[in-house]
Amino acid sequence: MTPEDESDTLSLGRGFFARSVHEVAPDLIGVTLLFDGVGGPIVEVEAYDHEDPAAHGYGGRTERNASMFGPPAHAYVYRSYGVHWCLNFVCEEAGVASAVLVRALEPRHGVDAMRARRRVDDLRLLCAGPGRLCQALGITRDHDGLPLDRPPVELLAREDDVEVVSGPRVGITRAAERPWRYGVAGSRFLSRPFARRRA
DNA sequence: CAGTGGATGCTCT
DNA sequence: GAGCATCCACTGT
Repeated sequence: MTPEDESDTLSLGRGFFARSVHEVAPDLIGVTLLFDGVGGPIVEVEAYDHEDPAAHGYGGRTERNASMFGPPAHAYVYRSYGVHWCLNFVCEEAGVASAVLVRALEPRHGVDAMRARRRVDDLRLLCAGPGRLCQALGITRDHDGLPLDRPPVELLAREDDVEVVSGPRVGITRAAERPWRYGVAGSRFLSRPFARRRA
């Protein structure tokens, strides 16, 4: 209903990430992530701040987590359980190790490429989980430290309002009670559902 | 469905 | 050597 006085696909600037992870994480829900044109709207993320015992940067800078200590608006990619890659967006400022883990998105662009990489047909399982998402988008260690405001990465501001819910993070043992997992309520493309409120 | 356990590579209380 | 910000296959109801 609005005139076309603004771009439909405003790209997020670096300033978007120069904020607290606790602001950035919910704001990322509904943002379209494309890697070489392949991706879709983000439906699930988790926040890890610099004082968080569950965060990789908590114990100080190491070779693996160096990107987390770098400037914001860059990728931090690490290997999980020796098998999978996981993608984070670095936030705040250089020297402060905080990041948002991208856990799931709705496959919408380049679905054929995703299916070929994953060797899975079910749309729901293509990007439902951090390891699956990276496999579908072709993200590996090679992309650790990559800037997020330039190709091959595209981040497009969300066009529609979404209902963002939060809950405990997945797969961690330390500080597991902190409700820093955010997602689209009721999305079919989550790695796992959010606990429903009591009826 | 739920629960369990293996694969696999890297980091470091 | 332990411990992972995971995924999948397999078991048993």
